[in-house]
Order: sequence, then structure tokens, then C-alpha cells
Amino acid sequence: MTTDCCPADLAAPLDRAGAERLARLLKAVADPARLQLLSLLKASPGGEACVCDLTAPTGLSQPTVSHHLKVLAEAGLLNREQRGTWAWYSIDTQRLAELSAVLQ
Amino acid sequence: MTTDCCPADLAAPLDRAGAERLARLLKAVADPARLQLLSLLKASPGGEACVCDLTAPTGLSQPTVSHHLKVLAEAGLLNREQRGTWAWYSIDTQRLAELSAVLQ
DNA sequence: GTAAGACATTGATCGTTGTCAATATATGTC
DNA sequence: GACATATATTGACAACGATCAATGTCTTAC
Repeated sequence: MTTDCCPADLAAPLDRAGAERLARLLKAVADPARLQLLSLLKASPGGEACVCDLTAPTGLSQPTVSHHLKVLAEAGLLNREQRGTWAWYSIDTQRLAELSAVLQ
Repeated sequence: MTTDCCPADLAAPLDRAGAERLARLLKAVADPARLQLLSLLKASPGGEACVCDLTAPTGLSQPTVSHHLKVLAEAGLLNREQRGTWAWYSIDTQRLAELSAVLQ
């Protein structure tokens, strides 16, 4: 069950506004770099990683990784926790599961 | 179970090529017009509709609707069947379910 | 307080894509 | 065959987004 606002469902008739909300969420995931980041986070011990751990395996620059993580976080799919100098990111598994359920 | 090629899984480590394949699929869905089309198809009697039935409810021009249906069909998410002058589209529910499963 | 390190932001570039008007193709009808 | 209708394709344009270099901000260590 989603709270008031967010995902919606493909089965219910989708008006333009609902479609745009859902599309924004899906666009966050529909990028190879961000999919790789999600995969890396899922495979990380504790399900979390800092930015510095994610640049090498993706082959992207630090600002680019930071950008993608921000996109995912703003979509609500990642949680961000600051620990000292490091920023730790982890997947919001419930949110991701909700998004997955929309397509069924 | 996916056949040899397609979706892949977020849990398994995702290389760049796999990520790009998956992103292509998700991009097909990550558009408000295409989400509305999927929703309309799902709600249609028999789970299918022709192009002429889809322009009015989306508010898009006929070429634009045709374009979006093509994108979805090329992604394997829609089936196309020609009947006389009409082209009938329907959702490939298995393919869509596979895509949904990837995000879990 | 200065320096170093981790991350974020800004600015610029370039390819991609959603949209429509115009046109083309194909199918059925008279 | 000529015509009407349904769909697809082409061409053009505007908006968006992925990327990086350069720079800014913040935290810890000395």
C-alpha cells in the first residue's frame, strides 16, 4: 500500500499528472550508470557504500557519481547518511519494491 | 527465469553492457505518454486497442501515438497485430512482469 | 588556523528524445 | 482504378540529460 501520493498503479486509469509522477520515478532508474550504482550498493557489505567506493567500479568521475546518487536520492530510492567526511548511501528497498510493483 | 539474453538482475553484479540493456528497457517505460498507453491497453476490453482508440484519451497526435507504440513494441513490451486497416496492440504481460522483477 | 581529503555545485558541451506537420504506405470500398 | 481511412515514416525543432573540468564547501588532523 502506497501512502497518499506516490507511485500509483498501471491497472488503475492513469491521468497525465499521475503518469508524469510515475515517469519521473522510472527515469531515475532508467540509466545505465544509476543501475550499476544500485547494483553496487545492493552487493556492498551492509547494503551501503560511500561515494569514494563507487567511482572506480563505474569508471565515472566523482562529480558524475555524486550527480547520479543525488538523482536517485531525490527520487526517494536512496537514503543518504553523513558520517564525518563521508556520505554513505543505501537503497530504500521498500521504495524500490513499490516501484517494481507498479509495473505488474 | 529469463532466457539467455535479456533483463538481468539488480542483485547480480551488473557490468556496463548489462546495465545499458536494462536501461534501454526501462527507458521505454519511463515516459508519461507511454505509461498512459500501457494503462489504457490494460484497461481495454480484451487487453488490446488500435491506434485510433488511443489518440483521444492521451491528447496526442496520431504520429506521436504511433511513435510511442513502436518504442514499446521494439522493447518487446507490446505485441502488434494487423487486422485489415487497423493495427491492434496488446501488452506482453510476461515481458513486463520480467522487467518488474528486475527491480526487486 | 592551515592543510588535506571527501563530497557537492556550477558551467559548458553534446547527444538524445518527445512532439508535430507533412507526407508516404497500405487496406478496403465503390 | 479512384477514393477514403488507418497507420507509419520523415524532417525539423526544442527541451532535456549525461558527462566532465573547475571550483566551492565542509570535516577532520596536525
